[in-house]
Amino acid sequence: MDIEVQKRTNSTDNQVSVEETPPSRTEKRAAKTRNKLLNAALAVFSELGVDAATIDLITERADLGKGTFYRHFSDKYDIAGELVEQAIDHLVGRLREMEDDPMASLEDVLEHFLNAHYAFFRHHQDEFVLLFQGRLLLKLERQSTERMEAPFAQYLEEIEAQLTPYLGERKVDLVRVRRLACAVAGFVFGFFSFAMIGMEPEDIATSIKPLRQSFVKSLSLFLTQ
Amino acid sequence: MDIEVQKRTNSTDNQVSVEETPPSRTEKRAAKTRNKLLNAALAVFSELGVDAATIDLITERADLGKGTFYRHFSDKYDIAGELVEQAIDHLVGRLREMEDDPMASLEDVLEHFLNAHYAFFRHHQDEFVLLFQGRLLLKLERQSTERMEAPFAQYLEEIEAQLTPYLGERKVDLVRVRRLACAVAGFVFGFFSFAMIGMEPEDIATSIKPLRQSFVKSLSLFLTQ
Amino acid sequence: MDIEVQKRTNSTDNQVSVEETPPSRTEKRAAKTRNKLLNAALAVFSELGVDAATIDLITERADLGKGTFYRHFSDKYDIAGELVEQAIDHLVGRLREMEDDPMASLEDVLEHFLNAHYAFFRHHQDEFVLLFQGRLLLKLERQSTERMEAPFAQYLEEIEAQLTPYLGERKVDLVRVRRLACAVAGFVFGFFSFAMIGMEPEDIATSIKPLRQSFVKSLSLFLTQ
Amino acid sequence: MDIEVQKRTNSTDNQVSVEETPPSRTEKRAAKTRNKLLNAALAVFSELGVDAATIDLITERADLGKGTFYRHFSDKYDIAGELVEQAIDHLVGRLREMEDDPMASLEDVLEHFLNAHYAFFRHHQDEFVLLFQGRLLLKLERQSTERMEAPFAQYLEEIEAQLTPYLGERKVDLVRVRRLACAVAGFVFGFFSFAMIGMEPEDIATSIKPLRQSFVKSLSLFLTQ
DNA sequence: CATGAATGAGATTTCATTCAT
DNA sequence: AATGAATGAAATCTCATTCAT
Repeated sequence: MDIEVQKRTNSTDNQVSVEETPPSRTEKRAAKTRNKLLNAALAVFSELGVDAATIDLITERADLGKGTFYRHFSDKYDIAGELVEQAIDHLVGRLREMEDDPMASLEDVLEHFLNAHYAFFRHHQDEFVLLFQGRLLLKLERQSTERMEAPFAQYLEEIEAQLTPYLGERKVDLVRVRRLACAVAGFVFGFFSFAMIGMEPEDIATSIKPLRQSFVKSLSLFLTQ
Repeated sequence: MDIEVQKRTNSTDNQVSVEETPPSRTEKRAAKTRNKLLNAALAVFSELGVDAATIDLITERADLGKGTFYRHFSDKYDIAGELVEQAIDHLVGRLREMEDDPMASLEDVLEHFLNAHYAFFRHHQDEFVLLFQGRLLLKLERQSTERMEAPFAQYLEEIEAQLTPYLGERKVDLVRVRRLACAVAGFVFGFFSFAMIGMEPEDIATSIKPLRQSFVKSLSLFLTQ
Repeated sequence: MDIEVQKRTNSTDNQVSVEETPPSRTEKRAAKTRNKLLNAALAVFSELGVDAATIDLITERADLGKGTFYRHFSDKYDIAGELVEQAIDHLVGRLREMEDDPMASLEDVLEHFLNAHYAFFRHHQDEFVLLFQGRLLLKLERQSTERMEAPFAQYLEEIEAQLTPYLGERKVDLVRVRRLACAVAGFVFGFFSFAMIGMEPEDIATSIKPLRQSFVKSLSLFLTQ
Repeated sequence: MDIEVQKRTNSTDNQVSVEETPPSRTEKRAAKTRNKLLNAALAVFSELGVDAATIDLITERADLGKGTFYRHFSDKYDIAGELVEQAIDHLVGRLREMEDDPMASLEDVLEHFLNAHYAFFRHHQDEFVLLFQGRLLLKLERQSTERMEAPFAQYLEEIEAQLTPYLGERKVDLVRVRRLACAVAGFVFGFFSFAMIGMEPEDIATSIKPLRQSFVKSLSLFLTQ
């Protein structure tokens, strides 16, 4: 019934088979369709917001039948969840690019963070907007927001993971790191969000630079004080 | 129907008041109803988000008939706009509290900003969430968001107004001030938003303090450099 | 939200008020609408069956808007449940007509039963068909059929109540009475159902008579043996 | 559309057999698939009812592709029709078991009928439920129920055929026999249907016995009077 | 023969809005 | 001014059916 269900086919041969079952033609077609839907949905969500979007708009944009949507996703929030996960993966991917550079100073890492976020904001604006909207699912009543919450938590954890080494010998203070992560994430997302009201895209680009310097300095100060 | 009679009743009023006719009983009742609606809507919006909220939910919570809603507001977004304006007024009010203190240093002002935001976040959480949602209506397609956009612009302007005096004799650099305003607003809103994922309320309270110091320092640095 | 919710209005005055709150104009209108829907649904259900019926068909027949349906009932099965209860009430009402006649013999009562069922079949054919369909909801998986089951149980109980006095001094044998009730109900419903295949309406009318005699005799025999 | 193509396939068969070509491998496979579908459908229909059943549910249960269904049956009602025919065949088969016993009395035959129905109810409960549902397709509006109607007519005819010899020398009164058939069928189906509400399976088993005696007596009386 | 992804007609359901009282 | 029953446009969702592989 659900397409994502993995075929357990070659489970019968417990031989060397590592290949994970090569996708059949049909499976490939399905995957393509699924991607068309994801792309269309991302576009629609970032233009209109998740709530205002309709299945019709999505499938129309994907040039697919309405029923096809329901073969692949159970509803609007299902596909939105998938997109948020995807976007967070992209963002975390960028954050990791510099990981494991043993020569990097704390300031280098912080600067890298801001750069990575900025690059993400520039090159995946749709995903940025979606993430920001996802954050908006910030409702006091926690409902079934779990699906949405998890990726963000993962994102904060990534930031923490990279910052922890710089905490020095002192006992790792979890709360302190979390604060830092929130500060970074909050600053970046918040800044871009407000920047979209008051500035032209080019101004945003040039604005981020000087702010970055002082922000890096203050965070660094905070962390090591 | 019988209410119009009251208006006439009012004319018997032997007061001199020529201009600002004091609110009649009817008017007072209407104002009360209007407030019930505003309060109910704020609660519903912050719980479910503006899009997921329904008129039914609002009037039910206000314990009023559905038709009554339309007597006071034209639709959901009308009342939301009113609430956003109200919330921004609250926030700006707090920001202004220290205004016109000629002795205040830049760092004092910045610190006051962060304090004011924090107090607002603590004591008007519903309004904070609503504002954040408003910001989240961050859609690429700018639609009739004007009503929503305006209060935020006003808010940025207030920040700018307070910071401008500290720019020194150099030519007022509008873009620089705007950057600063975005940085402040973005940091605060963003931080609280992410903090809500990763921390307990008490932790948020204690977290903001040390961050504030370094943030103030870095902003101050940035501004005067 | 739900219309059926009783106004608890005069609960404040615990005085003589027995009147049950006289229905307001609005309430009367709502009740009328509700009845229009019930009538339309009964017609549609008996013509097409509950499953094949659509909300559209019902509201169209009732000459009402589609949304109106949902003000009064939560879905098709809700209104069907209400109709089944109503029909069982009618049928039980007929069964009770002779109740409390102390002179009646067992055979009189049994004969009365068959007459009552026949009259019900003749004069409330729609309801008969609906009840029969309800019985057909006979699915092995007992789901939320409770709503449907209950009225039928009530019906069997009514039959049992009337037969119990004739059990004589011997210990009341619950199973025996239940058997009898099922036999009566099954015979009547089943007979009419099959009769609809093989006979013209007039033939059914004349057929029931001789069968009734022998059936009454045999049931009476069974009960007292 | 239908499998009639198979006939040609058979021609590859190098046997001389001109008439009754033995089933080829392909035919056997097809027959097996068809049976899997019939079994699955029977289970689903009796659990959910014919209307609530979906092709998906059936093919899933049969562990077959959805397209396969359409190779064998034209739609849900097609396969339901086939199942009803099958079930009636089973039931009629049981009815015939005692046929042609020249020594049997009318009461013997009637008793045999009730036994046969009871055995069918016990051992083919799914089919019983399906038949009962079929009977429930009792809608005032006679539609294309023909396919469904026919097997039931056949069933009544079988009953009539067995009873006719006992009508004595008097002119065969068709209506009288039909009445009888309806009485038998209605009683049995109706009784079991209601019994399913009010009794445990074991009680049903023991209940049918004493009822049978009096019912046989009364029917016999009616028939010969 | 078998498959299951894709389809879209049609059913269900929600909810903003009107309007008579 | 307040009400809430009625409405229907628009959204969601289901499922029988087709068709390329």
